[in-house]
Amino acid sequence: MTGSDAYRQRREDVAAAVWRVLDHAGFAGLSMRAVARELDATTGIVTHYFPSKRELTSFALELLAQRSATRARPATAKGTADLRSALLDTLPLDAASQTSNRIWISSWDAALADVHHAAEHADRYRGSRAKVAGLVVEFLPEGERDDERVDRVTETLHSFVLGLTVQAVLDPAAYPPERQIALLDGLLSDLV
Amino acid sequence: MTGSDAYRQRREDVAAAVWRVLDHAGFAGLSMRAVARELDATTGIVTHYFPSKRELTSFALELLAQRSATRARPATAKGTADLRSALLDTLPLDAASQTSNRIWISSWDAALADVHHAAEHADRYRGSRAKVAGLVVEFLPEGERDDERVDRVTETLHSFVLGLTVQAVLDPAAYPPERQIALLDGLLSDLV
DNA sequence: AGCGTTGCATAACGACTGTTATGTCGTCCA
DNA sequence: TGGACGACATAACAGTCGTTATGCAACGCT
Repeated sequence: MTGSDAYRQRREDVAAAVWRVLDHAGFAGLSMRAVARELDATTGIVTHYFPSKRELTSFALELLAQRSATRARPATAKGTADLRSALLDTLPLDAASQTSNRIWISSWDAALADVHHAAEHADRYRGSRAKVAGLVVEFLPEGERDDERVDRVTETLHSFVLGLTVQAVLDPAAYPPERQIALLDGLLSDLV
Repeated sequence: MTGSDAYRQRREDVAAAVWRVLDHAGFAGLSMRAVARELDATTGIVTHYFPSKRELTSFALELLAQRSATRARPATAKGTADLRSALLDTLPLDAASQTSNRIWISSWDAALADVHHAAEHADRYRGSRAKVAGLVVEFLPEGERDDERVDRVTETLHSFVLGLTVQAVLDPAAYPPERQIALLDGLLSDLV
């Protein structure tokens, strides 16, 4: 059956190969054969687990989103998730995060040409904003927690982090991790 | 000669066709034949004016950057370029700006897989930041014009506008022009 | 013990890719 | 008035693309 553990595991192996191809060749270099080559296998395996390229990329991106969302928060021994560490988690501060952000940026070209992918992206960003909004409520002083203020701060921070991510991925030398952190901390303190 | 007016004009016609293809098909849908079709011509004309696809895309993107930089600032009858209107000019507030921003976002996939394009992008963003920095100096109150503060505000605003642009292009319904303007104005007032 | 099903490999399909070669007009120049 | 040259069109090249069909070995079930 399609729910078998081995089956699901193999689909995730293929998805991981997709990530590796996207990381060093982008969507423009993503082909069934390239994925198979990355797996040291033939295209038969790819078509066996995915009926089409669109389903393959959809699955790989969705799995990447899940993995990024549930991966263990590294430092921040505090236990409680605060706004700052949640935002830091999305920035490309280490190699793994650099890779996944690189993949997202590459995927936008496909998303803009394909309504199916575009809708998935919009949903993901809406969910991401909702998560940030919950933390912004705790972040703002008690007197400023009206909905409008919360929404505005949330979207401002979300846009800022996204834009910073794009620049850090496109030009890593100009945005080393310390610089990214300093800019985020500066903005957070300016917003209260 | 390669400097003839007609020659240059024809190269710009081809570049404009590239923009149109990118706008509705992205880099993934950009082929020599698609550009020719957009021109109601054959691939002969494309290869006649550009020796390779890379040179074609480089030229088209560079011309787009120049056009965007020198296009007449619309409203703002004030005459003097201030920070707010400079940032508004880069946001996808109208159809034309939506199109060009869409093209830039699509181009990142190609840029990340191609060092040549990546370097051109990094240069462009550095230049854009430098232009913003000059306006930030006038924007900040006199007491806060130290280099560090100016740089931080510049990069913060630059990242914010870039991230907002990405979201507005990927999900226009969530970010109508009024919302983009409100978010920018909110951030500008929070930064002083 | 036989048999269907799973998990691949291999090969081929037509379509499309960037690039190159060749042909054919018209225009300008001597 | 011929002849080079620019501006294309046409066609072909070898390669890659996503997808489909077929083959085959191993394994589980009855």
